[in-house]
Amino acid sequence: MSAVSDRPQPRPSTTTATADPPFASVPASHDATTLERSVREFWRDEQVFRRSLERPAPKGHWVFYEGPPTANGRPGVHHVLSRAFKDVFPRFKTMQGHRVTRKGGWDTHGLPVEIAVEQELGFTNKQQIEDYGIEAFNQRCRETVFTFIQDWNDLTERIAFWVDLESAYVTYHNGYIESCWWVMKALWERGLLEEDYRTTWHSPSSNTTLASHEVSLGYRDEVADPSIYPAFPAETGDLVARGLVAADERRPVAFLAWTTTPWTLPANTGLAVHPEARYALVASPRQREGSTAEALFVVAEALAPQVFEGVPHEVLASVTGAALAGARYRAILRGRLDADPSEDGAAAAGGWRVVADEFVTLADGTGVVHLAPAYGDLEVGRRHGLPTAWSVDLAGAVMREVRPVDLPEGGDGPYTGVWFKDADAAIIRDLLGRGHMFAHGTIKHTYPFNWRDGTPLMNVVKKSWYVRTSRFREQLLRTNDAIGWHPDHIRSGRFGKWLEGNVDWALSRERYWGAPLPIWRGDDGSLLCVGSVAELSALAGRDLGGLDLHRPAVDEVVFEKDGVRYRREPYTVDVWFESGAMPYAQWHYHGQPGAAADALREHFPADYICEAIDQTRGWFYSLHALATLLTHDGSDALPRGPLAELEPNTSAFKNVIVLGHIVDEKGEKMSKSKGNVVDPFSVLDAHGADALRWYLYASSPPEATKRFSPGLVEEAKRDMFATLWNTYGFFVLYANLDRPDLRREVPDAAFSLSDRWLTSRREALTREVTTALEAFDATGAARAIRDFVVDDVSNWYVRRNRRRFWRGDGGDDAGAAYRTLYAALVRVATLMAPLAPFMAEALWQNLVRRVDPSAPVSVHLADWPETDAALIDEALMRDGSVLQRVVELGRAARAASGHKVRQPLPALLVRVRSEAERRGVARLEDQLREELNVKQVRYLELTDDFLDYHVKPNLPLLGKRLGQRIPALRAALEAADAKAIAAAVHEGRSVTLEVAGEPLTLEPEAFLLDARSPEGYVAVEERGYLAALDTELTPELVREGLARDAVRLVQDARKQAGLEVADRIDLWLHAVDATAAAALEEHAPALQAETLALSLEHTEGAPADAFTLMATLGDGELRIALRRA
RNA sequence: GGGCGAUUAGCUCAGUCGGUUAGAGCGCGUCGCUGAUAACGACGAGGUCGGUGGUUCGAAUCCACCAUCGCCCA
Repeated sequence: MSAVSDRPQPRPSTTTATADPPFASVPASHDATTLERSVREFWRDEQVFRRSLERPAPKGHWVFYEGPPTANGRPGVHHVLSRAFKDVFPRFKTMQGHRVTRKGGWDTHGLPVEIAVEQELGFTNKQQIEDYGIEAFNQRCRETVFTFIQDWNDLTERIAFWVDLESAYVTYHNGYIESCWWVMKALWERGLLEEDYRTTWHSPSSNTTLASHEVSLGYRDEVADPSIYPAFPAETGDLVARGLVAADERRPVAFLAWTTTPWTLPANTGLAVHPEARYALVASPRQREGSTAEALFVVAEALAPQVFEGVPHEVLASVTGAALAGARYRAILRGRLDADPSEDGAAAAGGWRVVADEFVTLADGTGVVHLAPAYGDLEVGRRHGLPTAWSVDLAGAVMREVRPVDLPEGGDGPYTGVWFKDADAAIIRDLLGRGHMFAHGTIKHTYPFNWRDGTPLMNVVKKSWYVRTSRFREQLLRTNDAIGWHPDHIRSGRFGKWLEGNVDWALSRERYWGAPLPIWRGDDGSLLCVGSVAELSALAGRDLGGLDLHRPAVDEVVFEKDGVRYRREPYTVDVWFESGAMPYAQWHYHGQPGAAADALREHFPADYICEAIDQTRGWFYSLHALATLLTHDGSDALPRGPLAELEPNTSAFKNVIVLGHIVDEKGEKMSKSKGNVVDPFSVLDAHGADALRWYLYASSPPEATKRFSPGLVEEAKRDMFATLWNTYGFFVLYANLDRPDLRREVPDAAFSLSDRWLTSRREALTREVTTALEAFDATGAARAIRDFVVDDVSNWYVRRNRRRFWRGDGGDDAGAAYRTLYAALVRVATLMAPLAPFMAEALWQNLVRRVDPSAPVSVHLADWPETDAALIDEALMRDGSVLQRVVELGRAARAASGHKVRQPLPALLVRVRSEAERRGVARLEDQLREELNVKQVRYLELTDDFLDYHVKPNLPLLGKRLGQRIPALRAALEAADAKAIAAAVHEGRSVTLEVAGEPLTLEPEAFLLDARSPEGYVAVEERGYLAALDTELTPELVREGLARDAVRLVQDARKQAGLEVADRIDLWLHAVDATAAAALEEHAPALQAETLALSLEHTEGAPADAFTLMATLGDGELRIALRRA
């Protein structure tokens, strides 16, 4: 239907309307800041969040855990990311009929807080804290943790992260700490909390063990360190017995090791070899440089060429590493021999011998590994029963016992009190002088330093308290299997790998601001673990209900039991333990029945958590590990956990979204020092929370690293929200003029195919978004909504159907259009509510609440829409896609033809890929004619003579069947008669071809036909689709085109005259060109209808007060004069 | 040094089970459209699908190795 043949009734004057317009008018441009502010006020006034928590929940609890942030720094964009994803699923599940408690939380303990206070006070080591006073220090920590709480609260509200901050848990509260004690006691009672030795990175300059992340801060590349090859004299007899050395060998034999830490050599108590590697006896000079004396060394055979590179050497014999096990050697430096730290007394086997162990690699060195159990080799030393010797104290000073073995014992050794790194040179010199070193040089490698003062760290053994998680390795893997990881690969990848390598969880920290370890040690060495304040009160013999459960107050609780005096072990607990205890501690559960137990029962385990990827070994692990231990059912000879009743053998969470990090526009990490941190408030001010959230959901999958820039948020705003706003504004503008009764029944027949198509798309969208959100796929949901809004509603439905809205005749056709668009907009508002809560609310209030007072007060209190599958018409949607495809080609042909769309053309020739597609396009043909402004559509048959074809094999079908014969088939098709094949395909006949010398019969489906453009037409074709325009113009068509030009010019004049859309006019037109004048006369009724002209005179004369405009029409001027009627 | 992930147009991203001519949006250029108009359409420029090798009739897709980036661990 072309514009000119359209004869709509003039719109009734708006002045006849008496009631207020049904909808609040929509401003021309979308102002997110104002809109969001008013929506926030609305939510506050109506207490919508609270009501959403109280709304009937037929589907029961759906549990979300908030991973607590720390409020001692300003929130950044990455916090918006995690909170946006945390927010969306609870909103969705609430609408679906679940109750989703959203208890907030604050992480308040730990090293980052302590470090901030230390920096404030100018401290660089722990002694300064002790001198300052633990009580005063902890008080400052307590004061600093909520420094930026206002910023956090503001952000929370601005981005509409609905979380209950009033009842938020705080990790420093006594109740929270007491729950942590309960967890520890539960582990203790089951033998899962034990004291043991561990290797730690220790900073001798501040005499402190550093936390792992502090160590990470201090790694430096390209550190120059000694690279030395010490030679340990072997007991030749042992090597003869092992077949490596000839019985008559008289030359001395030594094991050649390699190390970068000469200062650990006095602590050497063993050498390790790989059991399966071959070790060679090599004759070479005694020293690489300046020595002619010959010596025999034992090294890995594979490494001999590089160890002895540049010096004459000869392999005399070799044996496997396993054969060398037990061979004795002599120490080259004396250290301080300790009682063996292990409690099983395995040291009886003795030291200074070769052990075979799989951990040895042949990647560098000599394949003979120097073992100093006190300085990093604890595990392997214990595995083989080696004693422990020490060389350096915890302040980094070399011990007085340390000296070359040939010096007498007693008194101070030559390096006494020297800083350990400074002792290296002297040790090297002394070993060289005594012939105990083959070579020495320097190496550049990675080594950790104290990140505050730049001094090197030492790897040293200390006592620590452990949770015996490694006993549960299998169970941890099993409960992990049940977790819905998003993305999926984390389960067996990063997290699974981490669990497979699980080692016991070192729990104790030599720190101050944290939950104290509830273990008291008696004078006689006996130990007590305290699980609650009540228990401690009983032990102490006084009420400790008011006691602050922090250092130093807890340290001061000293008591006597059975004549033994008990003092608390002076440790705090790893803060990850505190966060992992959150499912229990957020309710202050500590094993007692009551409200906390009920709350835990309703909220364990979580259905959903969400944090960034760095939490894999942090919160994800601590939650998972504690839950797995506490819920274990007692099988596999492991202790049964106290929560096994509640839910046996489970992780603390069932689903988790793992987020990637946000980096700046250049892909660099945002950091304060680089000054590239994007302030979330500036983005919110500029573009609003919906746009920022939308960008975060839609731009890339959550796990991807996101390059952030405000420009991308603006793009999301323009693409999605401006388009939605325009569509919404369009609807409201005309609905307020026409006042359609949206509740009046419209006969089914009034709904056009276009209406049914949009309705079908709407329901398909509902299904898609529901499925996506149920699969924790916010990105898929957001993209689907965007495509619907921008492509289907705005750029197709509204553009195709807008005339039906501005006709304003109140008939069934307009009614059907209004209802269709209205339903689409309301559905969009509902489906986008979890993602873009502000815009959704604005649409809901105006479109739904204004006209239906019985509707839910807020879209966030509405029910999630059910998909109406009966309205989904797959065939119609398929036909619609084909139509759009043909329209695209037709538009391209239009552009190529040089005929603008206003000029009607006689015919469009169309070819699609199948008869079904042809029928589909045929039933939507009126849309095709209108869109391309053609009078007629003709369908080309496959047999049409002027079509030529290119025939291609249908590879998905034939590929596997024919395999290697595909190239031969291609060749056969090149040579074959394409038209004949096309005809056969069209008639459904098989085709027999000669392929590689053999006849091959193929069914019609085995071929794909590409039509070539027909001669004499402006045609565009692509992948089997073709659109060709007949551009033969008749005088009638030319006049119709001119009339349409005139309509546009008058509309332009109306606009320039400042008229409203619905204003009626009187119109005077005069065209100089005769053809143009005839066109105006011929199409006057349509022209009047289109431009809302109550009168039209074809004259040069017009009243003086009329708005007048000169334009060009045809080959001459057009004078337009108009006046509001 | 190890583990996991990523790498497709200037930017942000799709790309199904390996299949025919690798797509979209933004940006840029040209043209068109004009009562949703701070929009819209068409066309164009822009791609060694990070690299190399392999498997296959056929690789952006599967395999191996390498490079770069991110995170975690050391």
